[in-house]
Amino acid sequence: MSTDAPVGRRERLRAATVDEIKAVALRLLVEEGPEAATLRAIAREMGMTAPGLYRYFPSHEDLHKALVADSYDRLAAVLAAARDGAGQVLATEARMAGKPLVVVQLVCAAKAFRDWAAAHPQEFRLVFGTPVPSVTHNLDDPAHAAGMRFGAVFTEIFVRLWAELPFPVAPEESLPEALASQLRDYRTSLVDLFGEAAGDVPLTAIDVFLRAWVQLYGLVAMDVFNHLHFCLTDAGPFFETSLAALGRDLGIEYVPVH
Amino acid sequence: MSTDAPVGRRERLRAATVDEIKAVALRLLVEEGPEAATLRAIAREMGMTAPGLYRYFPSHEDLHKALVADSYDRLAAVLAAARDGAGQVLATEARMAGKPLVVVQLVCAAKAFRDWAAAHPQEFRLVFGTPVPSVTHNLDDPAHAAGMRFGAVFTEIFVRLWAELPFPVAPEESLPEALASQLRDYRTSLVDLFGEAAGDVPLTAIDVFLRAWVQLYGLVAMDVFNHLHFCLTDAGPFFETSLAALGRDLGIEYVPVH
DNA sequence: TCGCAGGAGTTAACAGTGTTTGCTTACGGC
DNA sequence: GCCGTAAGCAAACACTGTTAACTCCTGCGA
Repeated sequence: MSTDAPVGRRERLRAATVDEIKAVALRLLVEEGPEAATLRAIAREMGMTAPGLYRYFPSHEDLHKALVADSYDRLAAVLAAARDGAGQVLATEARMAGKPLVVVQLVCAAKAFRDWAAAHPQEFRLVFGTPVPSVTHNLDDPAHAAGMRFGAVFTEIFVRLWAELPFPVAPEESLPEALASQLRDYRTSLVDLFGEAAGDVPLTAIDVFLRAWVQLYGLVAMDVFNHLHFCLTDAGPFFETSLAALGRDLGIEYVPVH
Repeated sequence: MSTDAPVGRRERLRAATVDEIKAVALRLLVEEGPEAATLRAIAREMGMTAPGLYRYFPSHEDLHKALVADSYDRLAAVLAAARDGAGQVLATEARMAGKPLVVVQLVCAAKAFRDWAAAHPQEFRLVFGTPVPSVTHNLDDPAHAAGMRFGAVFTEIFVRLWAELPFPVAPEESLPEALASQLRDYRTSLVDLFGEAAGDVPLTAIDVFLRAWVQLYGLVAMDVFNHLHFCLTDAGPFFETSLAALGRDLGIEYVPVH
C-alpha cells in the first residue's frame, strides 16, 4: 500500500504519485474495462504523459501486478472486517443465539467474499481470473505475498474452527500418500503462521477444508465469469444452499446471515 | 467446424481457408501464448497479409469466438468419447465389476474433463477463463451454443443417473422459492433436451448436481490457473479425493479409473 | 545561502496492434 | 469467352507499450 515513514519530502511526493497512479489505473480498469487502463490514458487523466509513468513503474505489467496486490489486500481487509463483525451479528441476530462465534465468523467471511466479488467484479477478475501469461508464482512477487495474506484470513478461522469444534473425519491413512505428503508440507507452513494449534489438524480435515475453499471459489468465479448463466439468472439463493452444504461438510449448521 | 455440403468449388476453397485460419490461430495461441495469435502473425504464417483475413472474419474478436466454439466442441467430443468408452472400462477393469454403467460413465467423463484441461491448458483458459470484455451471452452466439452442447454431455449422464440410481434428497419445499423457480425453468429446458425423464428429477437433486459441477469446475480451474499453488504442487491426488467426496454427494461409490 | 546532482517530466521515435480504404488480379459461373 | 465478384494486397490511421535524449526544477549537502 503506502511506504512506511518516508523520510524526506521527495519520497513523500513520490509515494503520493505512486498512489495516484494506482488509483487512476484502478478506476479506469473498473469503470471502463481492463483494456482501457492504458499507460497513455492513465497519464492523460493525471495531466502528464505516458513515459513519465516509467519513473514509477518499470513496465505496464508491473503496475498491473501492483494493482493485483492492492486488490488482494483490500479484499483481505474486507474479510477480516467481516470476521471481526461476527460478534456483533451473534449478539443482535436472534436466530444466531448460541452459535459458536467461530462458526459465525466463517459464515460472515464466506458471505463477505461473495459480496465483495459481486460488488467488485472487475477486481475479482483482476485477482482470481486467468493469470498473466504463464504466471511464474515467484515467492518474492508482492502479488503472491498479498495472496497469502488473503488466504490466511480463511485458514486462520479454519484452524480455530478445528480447535474448538472438530468434526469427524476419516483417518489420515485413508489418503493417498502422494496427497498426504503435500498436505503435510502445507500443514507445516500453517504451523509457522498460526502456531502449534495448526499442527493438530488432521490431514483429512485439511483435505475437507481445501475442498470447501474450492467450492467457494468455484461458485463465486462461475458467477462473476458468467459460467452459471446456462442454468441460473441469480446465483444468490444458490449460494445459500451451497453454504449450507458446505457447512454440513465441515460439521457445522449453517444459519443465513442478513 | 466445417460447413455442410458446399455446392461450388469457391465455397469449398473458402471453407478450407477458414479452417486453416482457425488452425493456425489455435496453434499460435497454444504454442506461443494468447497474445501471440495476432492477425499479422496468423496471416504471415499462411503466406498472406492481415487485411486479407477480414474476408473470412469480421474482426479479431469474432475469430476468437470461433476458436472458443471449436474448443468447446472438441472438449464435448472428448467427453462423449470417454463416456462411450466406459463400457469397455467396466468390462476390463476388475474392481469395476458390478458397477452401474452410468456411474462409470460419470467418473470417466469427469476424469476426461480434468485430463483435457491438464493437456490443453491454453484451450481451457480460452473457454473457461475470464470471458471477453463483459461478455453478453447472446443466445445466437455460436460459442454459447457450443457451450450448451458441452454441458449437455454431463447433464445427460446426470439425468440418466437419477433415473437409474436416485439418491436421497431433501424435499423440494426446503429450497428457497427464489432458487426453486430458477431450477424449475432449468429443468424445463432439460426436458426439451432429454425428454420426459428429466421432468422427474427433483429440484433438490438438480441443486446437488449443480454443486457437483461447480466443484469440478472450481477444482480444474484453480489447478490450471495456478490458484492451488499455495498448498499443492500436484493437484492430481487431490482430484481423486474430491471425486470421491463428489460421489458421496451423488450417492454413488467412487472407484478410481486408470 | 548557494550550487548542483539527480529526479521528474517532456518530445520524438520505434515496433507492434486491430482496422479501413482503394486498388488489382484472378477465377468460377453464366 | 466474357464478366462480376471474391481474394488479396499496399498504404494508411489511430492506437498500444517502450526507449532515448533532452530540459527543467528542486530538494539536499556544504
